[in-house]
Amino acid sequence: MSRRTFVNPAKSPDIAARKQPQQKRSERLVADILQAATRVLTHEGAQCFTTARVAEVAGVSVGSLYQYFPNKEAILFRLQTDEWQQTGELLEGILVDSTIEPFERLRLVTRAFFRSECEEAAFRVALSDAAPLYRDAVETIEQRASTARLVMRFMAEVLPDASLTEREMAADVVRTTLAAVGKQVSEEGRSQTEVDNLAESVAEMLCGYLQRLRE
Amino acid sequence: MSRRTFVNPAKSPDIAARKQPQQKRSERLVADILQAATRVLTHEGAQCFTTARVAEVAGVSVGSLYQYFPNKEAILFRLQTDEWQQTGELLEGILVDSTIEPFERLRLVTRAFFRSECEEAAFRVALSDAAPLYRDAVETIEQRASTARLVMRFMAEVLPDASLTEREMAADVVRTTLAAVGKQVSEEGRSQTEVDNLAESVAEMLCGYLQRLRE
DNA sequence: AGAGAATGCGACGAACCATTCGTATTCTAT
DNA sequence: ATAGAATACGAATGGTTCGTCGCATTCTCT
Repeated sequence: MSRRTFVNPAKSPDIAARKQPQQKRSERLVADILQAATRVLTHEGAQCFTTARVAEVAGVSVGSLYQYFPNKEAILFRLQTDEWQQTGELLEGILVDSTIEPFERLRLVTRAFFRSECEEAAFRVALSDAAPLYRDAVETIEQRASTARLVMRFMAEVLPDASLTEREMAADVVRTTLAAVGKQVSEEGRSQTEVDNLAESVAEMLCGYLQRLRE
Repeated sequence: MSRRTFVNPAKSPDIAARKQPQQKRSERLVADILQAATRVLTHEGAQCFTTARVAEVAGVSVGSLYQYFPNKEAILFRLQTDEWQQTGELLEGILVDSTIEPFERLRLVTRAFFRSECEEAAFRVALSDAAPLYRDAVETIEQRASTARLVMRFMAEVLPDASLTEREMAADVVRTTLAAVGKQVSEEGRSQTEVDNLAESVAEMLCGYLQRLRE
C-alpha cells in the first residue's frame, strides 16, 4: 500500500487560484502575500515558511491568504515561476542582442546570471529548500524548452556550419553548465568578487569550447 | 525575536551518537537503520522519511532507533557524509592514478562521477530534499578542502608552468563545474546515454580549457 | 545459573502546522 | 441608503510527526 500522494519529484501542483482578485484591496492583498513570502524565505528560511507566518508578515489573516491561494505550495510555485520568468528575460535580453559580438554576449550573460544568483542566494536556497523539485511540471518543461530555443538561436549564429545535432549538443552543454554552476554559486554562498572571477573563467571555458567546435 | 533554532543554512547538526553499539546485534541494528533510511529515501521519497517509517522498514522500533541516533537529522547527516566519503574515494581512485594520461583521467572521472550521480539520482535528490544544506558544517568544509587538494595535485601535473593562483583558479573551475553539473544531472533525471554524452562533452570542454591555459 | 548491563520495544505526550468555516467588515451598484 | 456581493478575519479542527519513558527481553561474564 502506497503511503503517499506523490512519491518523488512533483508534478504541477494544484495551484488553480481559488478566486481572482476583483477589487483593489484584494489585488493588493495578493501582492502583499507574495512579498511577505519572499521576505520570510529570504530572512527567516524555509523552516519558518508557514502560512501563519507569511500571513502575519503580510499583515493579513490566514483566512484571507486561503481566499486566493488554494494551499501553501501554490505560493511557493508562484514564486518559483516568477523566478523562472525573470531569468528567462535576463537571458533573452542579452543572448540574442545582435549589436554585441556573440562571445561577448555569452560572457555578459554568464556574469549577469551568476551575479543574480549570488545576490538572491538566500532566497533561492530557501525556495528550493521549501518547494519540491517540480521536475515534471509542465511549467518546468516549458521553461526549459524556451531556454533551449533561445540558446539554439545563439548556436545558429555561432556555429553556422555545424549539423543540427552538433548544435543541440553544444546548446545542451552550455545551458546545463550555466544553470548548474549558477545554482552551485548560490548554494555555496560565495562572495561577489569570487563569483565574478568564476564567471569570467566559466565564460572563457564555454567560449573556448565553442571556438574549438568551429574548427 | 527569532522564531527558529537555525534560520538559514545549517551548521553541523547535533549528531553525537547517543550510544556506541557494543554488542553485535546493535551494530547490525545501526546498519539496518542506515540501509532502511536509504531505501525509504530512494523508493518513497523525502516526504516518507519519518523516524517511524525508517524504523518500520528496518524492522526495529522507534525507541531502538533513538538509542543510537539522537534525532532524525543525525541519520540524514550520516547518509550525507557517507556519500561524500564515497565520492571522494571515486575521485581519488582515478584523478591521481599516474599510469593514465592526465586528460584521459579527467574524462574517466567525469564519466564515472556523472554515472554515479545518475544511478543514484532518486536517492540523492531525496536526500538533498530531506536534509538541509550543511553549508557551514565542518564536515562540508573538510570535504571541499580535501577535494580541492586532490584537484590541485592534478593541476600540478597538468599545468606545471602555471602560477599558484592560476592553478587555483583552474582547480576551482574544474571542481565547481563537475560538482554542479553532476548535481544537475541527478536533478534533471536524464537517461544513462544522455548522461554519457553530456559527460563526454563536458570532459572535452574541461580538457580544452586546461589545454588553452597551458599555452 | 543468575545478576546486572545492554538492548529492544511501542504507546503516548506534546508541539507544530495546514486548512476550514462561521462571522464581521467593506465595497459596489442601484 | 441599502442590499447583496466581495473581502477579511482568526479561533478551532484535525492530522502528522518527533522524541521519551517505563517496561520487557537478550546478552555477558562470573
